[in-house]
Amino acid sequence: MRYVKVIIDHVSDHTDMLFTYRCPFDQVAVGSVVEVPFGKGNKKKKAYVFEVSDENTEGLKNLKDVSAVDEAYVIPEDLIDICRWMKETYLCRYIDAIKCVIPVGDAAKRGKRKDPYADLDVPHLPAPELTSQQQNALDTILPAVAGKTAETFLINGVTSSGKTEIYMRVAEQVLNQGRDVIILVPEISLTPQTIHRFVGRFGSNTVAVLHSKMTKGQRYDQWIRVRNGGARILIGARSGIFAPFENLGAIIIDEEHELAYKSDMTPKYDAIDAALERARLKDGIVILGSATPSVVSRYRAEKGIYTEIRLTERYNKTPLPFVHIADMRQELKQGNRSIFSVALYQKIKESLDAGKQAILFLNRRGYSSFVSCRSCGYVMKCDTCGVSLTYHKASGMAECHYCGRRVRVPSKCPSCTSPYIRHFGIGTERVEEAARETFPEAKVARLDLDTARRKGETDRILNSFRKGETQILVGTQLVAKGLDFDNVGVVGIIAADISLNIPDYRSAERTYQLIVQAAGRAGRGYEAGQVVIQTYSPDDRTILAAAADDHDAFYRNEVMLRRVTGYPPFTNIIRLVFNGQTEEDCIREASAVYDKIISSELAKRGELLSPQPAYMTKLNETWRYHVIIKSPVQRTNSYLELISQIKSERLADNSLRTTMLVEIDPYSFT
DNA sequence: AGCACGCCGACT
DNA sequence: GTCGGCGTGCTC
Repeated sequence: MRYVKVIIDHVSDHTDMLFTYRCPFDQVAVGSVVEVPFGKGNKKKKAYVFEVSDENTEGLKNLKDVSAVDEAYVIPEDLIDICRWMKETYLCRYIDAIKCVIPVGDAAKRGKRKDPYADLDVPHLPAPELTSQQQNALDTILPAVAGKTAETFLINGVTSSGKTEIYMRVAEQVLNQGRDVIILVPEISLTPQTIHRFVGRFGSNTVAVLHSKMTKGQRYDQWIRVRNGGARILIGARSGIFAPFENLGAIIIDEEHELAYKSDMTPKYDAIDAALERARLKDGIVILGSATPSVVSRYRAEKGIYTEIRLTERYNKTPLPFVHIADMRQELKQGNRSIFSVALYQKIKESLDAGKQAILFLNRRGYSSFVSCRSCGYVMKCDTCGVSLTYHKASGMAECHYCGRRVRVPSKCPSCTSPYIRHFGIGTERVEEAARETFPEAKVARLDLDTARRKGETDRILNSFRKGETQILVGTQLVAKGLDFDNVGVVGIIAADISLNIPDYRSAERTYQLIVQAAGRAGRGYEAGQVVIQTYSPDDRTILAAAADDHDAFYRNEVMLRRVTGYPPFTNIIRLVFNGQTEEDCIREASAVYDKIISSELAKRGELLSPQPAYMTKLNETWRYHVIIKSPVQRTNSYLELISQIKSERLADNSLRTTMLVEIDPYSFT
């Protein structure tokens, strides 16, 4: 008789363990999906096989029998290993990890569906000649492919230095070896152009695509297609890292600095870390590519964990833009109270006069940032989320950007009854209005989450700008990323300080990337464009480095600050979030856990931050407190073990009134 | 989490 | 007597 250890398809901490069953079915292997009787009523439950053995090694009594085998698919064994790794790394449940590696949707609902890319008619595109830098890059990477060594490469390459061609040449070699390739791109880059490039080289039979706009049925089909060897290359967003290839040989992650690679749902995995682990299991290579690599990746390259490859030559040699920093404090002193600095006003005017276009970038939507009383300082906040409300002129309402609640702006301050309650700060709507007033001859369009909500609206706005029907495009980071326009004379970064001042240790890194990306939209034709960065901190090192497009300078300064302040790459941030009905419950139980950790020998001075109200308190009528640990990377596993132990102690204690959530390197503290 | 067992109160 | 309240404890 065979014995299997399975994870029951049931979301609960109390059943988050391996259960042993006798298995009368020969074909069952690690990764098989089975049906088992479970619990007192022997209710039939789906279960996933993690271990198979010919004997009952623990001598367990009264084992039940596996009742059926699901023949639809078997999960590849390395993905079962990835589930174990996710549980250890993110302290999630097995079942949460399993949900990541199985296809979405239900096989039973399989009807007639069209593969959206099956008859994509793209002519075969021949491979172009390589530049010497590209050739050097391949000479560095291909030996690792041939030798099947799990090596990670960081391609630090300026925009249009030909990274994609390198990806394709590597993919070709890996396919020739009989192994498969995963290519991850940020969701926003999953445009038809990207897909066409790969389909044009490898053919639609070889390439599978996964992205969030596909239906569950289409995604299920693609999953099965990959699983059955019907595709050899998968291009996908974050979750594509779990594509069920049997013989994975390479994982390529483009724009590796993007936040999109970090999951925002449980388990909050990082696709880059998952890629490194998966490649390690399969002796495959990982390629991370970016023009502005993350601080963590550059540090790892510096330490020799990654092999760094630099590409400095641009394919189409468009000159870099002229960058001007506008000191908004000076502007105010000189009586300019408008949104546009003199410099930006002039550059826009010059551009429009020369028949060129302008992009105005602002990382905040809405009309203004917050509504506040000038007499007493009262600020309108969301009752349930606790964050400042944003005034939207179109609706005339103050809106919560977390929960969407809308509130009418009162005519008198609810706190001191003064009539001087106004909105302050600026948002994209305000910039749009100012652009219309200041440049009445120009057509102005706005692209942000509000205008992009309607289906097809984003494409319509971008196309009319591309065709020159609109002259000024105002937008949030939606316009900053990867969009190519030919006729942009000037890019204005309206308020570089906004992202610089958000309370997050990565704010400088994000600001650098946003500015460089936004600036990259300028001067795409034959001549250099103009960039104006408006800021109240013109001497800030991040702003200066971004203006000079000097990633080395930015990195050196930032990595030094991270070392001093104890943030990644030197530490992992472990965040314990306590959710409860009352503030007292949160404080009491967060403090209990805090005390347990601090008295554990493990915690050194300064690594543990005492319980604090989470940035967004009272979300949905619950209170949130967090304890943050800055864990030096070499001790993260010890911390995780301790927290895992605390978790099981809490599980056994039913007097507890809060839930404790663990987040590793969270991407936000809200 | 769910589900069953269990030991008390108000109904035919 | 017995129907059902939800406290407690286990799930291979």
